[in-house]
Amino acid sequence: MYSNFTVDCVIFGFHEGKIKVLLTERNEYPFKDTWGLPGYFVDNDEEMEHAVKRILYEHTGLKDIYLEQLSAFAGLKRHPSGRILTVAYYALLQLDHMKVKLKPITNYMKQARWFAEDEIPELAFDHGQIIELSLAKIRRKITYSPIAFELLPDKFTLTQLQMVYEAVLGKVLDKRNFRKKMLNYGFLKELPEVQKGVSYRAARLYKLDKRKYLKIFQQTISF
Amino acid sequence: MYSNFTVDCVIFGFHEGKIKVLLTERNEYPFKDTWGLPGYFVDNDEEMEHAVKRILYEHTGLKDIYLEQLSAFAGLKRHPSGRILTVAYYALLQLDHMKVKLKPITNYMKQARWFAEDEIPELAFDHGQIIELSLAKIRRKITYSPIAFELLPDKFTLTQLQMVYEAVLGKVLDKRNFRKKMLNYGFLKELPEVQKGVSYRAARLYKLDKRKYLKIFQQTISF
DNA sequence: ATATACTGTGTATTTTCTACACTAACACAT
DNA sequence: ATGTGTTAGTGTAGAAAATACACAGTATAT
Repeated sequence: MYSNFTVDCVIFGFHEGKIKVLLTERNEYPFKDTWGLPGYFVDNDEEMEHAVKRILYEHTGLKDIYLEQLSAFAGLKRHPSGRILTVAYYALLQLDHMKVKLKPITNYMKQARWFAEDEIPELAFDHGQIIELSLAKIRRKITYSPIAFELLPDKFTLTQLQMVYEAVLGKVLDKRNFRKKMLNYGFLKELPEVQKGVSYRAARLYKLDKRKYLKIFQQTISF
Repeated sequence: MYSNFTVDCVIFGFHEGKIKVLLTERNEYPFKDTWGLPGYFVDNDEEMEHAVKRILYEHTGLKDIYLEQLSAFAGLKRHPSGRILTVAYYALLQLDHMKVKLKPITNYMKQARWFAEDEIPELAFDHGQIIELSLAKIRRKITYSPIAFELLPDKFTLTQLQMVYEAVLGKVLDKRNFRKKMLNYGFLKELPEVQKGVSYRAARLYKLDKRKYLKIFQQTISF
């Protein structure tokens, strides 16, 4: 049995230098055939975060995705048939895995697709506003927390990392200063491997040293 | 008629060098006679934020209080009689006005009182956890947003301002560096007045120049 | 007049941030 | 083997911001 509130999820991925959002075409009223955020009613005996993970899995086939609650939305007019409270989450995932399968296995949606920020159509409910707020949130958050790594595969190049920052912040960064700063933090482990499949000089691969990163991150938090 | 969810409010004030939280002694089951956060069911035809403002007014007699949503809490076990979702807000108010009347005018609570961080008793529901999260939130927020002013009267001394920062951050700051930094921002207006009622040299009063502060604040946001 | 308690101020040092441009390496085509 | 295209990878100097640190001045109370 369903509870009386829903969860909605803003799923961010990073692809071809751009931040993308996963949207679904609804197959249920209201807003049937309109694009919107993946989301649904939470089961009555189900923890809210479990519901979000379930929806994420149904849409992407992925588990263990970075997840944060954004905010609750409960406007009287957000749902045509009376107020339905929704708790919005945002998720960051490593799209480059490309294990992400976009065949929806639920019957309340018709299809799912990735949209770049500037391609997003008119959305159902207040979902447009929710995405705006999520973007504002990660733009702020990336400046004090290393969420960029959640958007990249385990092994990445410094240029890829910089591209994530540039895509989220919406501005270009100085290459030398960026590398200097990132390497100075000391939480990047240089791997004995380089990029493959590029038709030019392959770049060094790095991975995140989670221990060191948590140490530094916690210091930053408590400043 | 009531909706099926509640709002709870962490009301922060600043008094005698400490951050205080306003708690109420419940007069309703569950957790009758236990201290908890001010909060109640949202009316069916009432906007959520309106309900928070109503509760704030009922408890403090104040309107136009700084208010932000913290998070929604919906744990299956947070309420003994089944899941009740609550949306938690935090509020910052200028306690030194001391117009704050603590006679509750509702019948679902017995009394209200200010508690310093280290005096907070065991609380009803998950309210202890909610306060923890609110504190973490304002500790972070004060580093990038001038919320300190919300806790002070319109006219304040630089020492008072510093004391707010020290109370929130939980560490002592260097007086000269603090003043230098604050005055450099340029959003403080020096008043032709000094403190009154002190038995030593009276300090200069300042007030916030909201226009300049918003300009600088927005720049900071978009960095 | 004297004690008390807080206000208000400057400088030198270290650290962090910013601006800026070229050579090296590799893949591929010829 | 050579050349072309494309990105990788690197250092330094100047500016700005953060930090550490101590004492004389002023209002009040007795």
